[in-house]
Amino acid sequence: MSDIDLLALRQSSTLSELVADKMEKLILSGELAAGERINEAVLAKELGVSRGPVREASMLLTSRGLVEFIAFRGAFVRKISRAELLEIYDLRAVLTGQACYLAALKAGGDAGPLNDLHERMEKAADSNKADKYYTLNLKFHECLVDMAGSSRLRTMIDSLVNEMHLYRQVSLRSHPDMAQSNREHRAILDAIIEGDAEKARELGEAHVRAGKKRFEAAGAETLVEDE
Amino acid sequence: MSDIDLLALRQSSTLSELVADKMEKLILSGELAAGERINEAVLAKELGVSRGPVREASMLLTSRGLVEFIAFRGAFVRKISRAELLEIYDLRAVLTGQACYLAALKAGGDAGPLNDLHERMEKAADSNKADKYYTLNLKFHECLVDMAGSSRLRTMIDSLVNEMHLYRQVSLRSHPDMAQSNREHRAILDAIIEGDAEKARELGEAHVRAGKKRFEAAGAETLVEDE
DNA sequence: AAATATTAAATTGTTGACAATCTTGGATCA
DNA sequence: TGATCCAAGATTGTCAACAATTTAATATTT
Repeated sequence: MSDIDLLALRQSSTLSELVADKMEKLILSGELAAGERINEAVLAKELGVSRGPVREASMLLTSRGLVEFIAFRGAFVRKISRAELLEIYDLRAVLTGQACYLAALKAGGDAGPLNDLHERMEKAADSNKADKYYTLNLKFHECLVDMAGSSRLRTMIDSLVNEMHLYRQVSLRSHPDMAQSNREHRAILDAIIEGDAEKARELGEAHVRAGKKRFEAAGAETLVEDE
Repeated sequence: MSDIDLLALRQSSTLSELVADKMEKLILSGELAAGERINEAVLAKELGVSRGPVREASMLLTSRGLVEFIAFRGAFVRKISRAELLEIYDLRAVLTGQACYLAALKAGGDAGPLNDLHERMEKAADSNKADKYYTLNLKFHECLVDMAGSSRLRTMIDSLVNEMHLYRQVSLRSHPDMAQSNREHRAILDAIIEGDAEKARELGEAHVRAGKKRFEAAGAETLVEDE
């Protein structure tokens, strides 16, 4: 585990934020496993800071959906059950719909970097590069939300995406049908360029719901079980 | 400003949480005004605690949408512009729609306390008691979200409702057309009892959008302006 | 006089020590 | 043997002092 000082050169940023960023990486990479308790003293020592910033960072991550606080028992890396994951899909669907709606309103015919991203995903899908597609897919959705121009919406969706990553870590990386997924992206993109906001909403919502179905279908095979 | 010790009898709750609750009241009542900086030392002294809990409470309120942190400058009570308020209405609309959808799925024909609340609102509307209607309306929506049974959805909507209250405090209490608003409640209620989830979503979403329009219409008269 | 640089005051950020609470392991008792 | 109680250890919560940064007030320069 690398020391926090490596990042400390970033200015006008508080130690707590640096620690939070570091912890977010540790959590999303699985080094801090879902359900695990975060020992303030131990982590503080490892990062070379005192307990204060670790505590504050934990609280920051709470609002990002990655950590859960229990009084006098400590901070725990959140654990997402299958039922919760499905619930999150639904919330993400309606919020993504709203993002597409706003993006279509504000785009003014210009899809920005979305076109480029879509093309690169097309290539990744053709050559069956799932990891590449996964990364680009994240960027595509991020870009979509940015175009919507609502920091509130961004925070909410980011939080949901974070939580999704807590479900069995990499399990989401397996993308059953990249070609189909990207066709849906194309349709959203077209609606945004046309400026048809209501259509963009419908397509965005449906796209996430389709993702949910793809996940459910894949999950049925492997028969994973949760509490 | 009353002392924190009055609340301290609550067990298994940390000081930070007590302070957060107290601060939430101070903010929503306007004693801590929107945009104002929260002086940690001053507030800590007033509440009879040290700066630590006040800091942690501020962070808690950040995730509830009531406070904004700026590094080395402190915690500020959030200030919501008219544009943001309208944006929040839209987000609340889609999330309320989702809440109604889930409520209809899980209700199983039983609307719980919603019926009673609706009746009482009817009376309040008839006798033109806006304050009473306002309070019951909050409860109705709260109950709706509870029935949906998603803590995540609850947190998100609560946060948005909190933020709405930061817009000129009481301005939202003026309810232009209680009778119409309550007719919409009735329709939602019926859809939930019928178990028609998709219809409940539509009506719930439309209800909040109608509220937005009612607000915009009222606002047009008074000509309030924002940055 | 206006703009800029400088210094002092106020405020937030961080730390280490101490208090309160929970957890664990062993002793006691039925 | 099993359950319950108690004490010791580990861990979180709170505090007060100190460091870092920002804000303001003042002096300086043009």
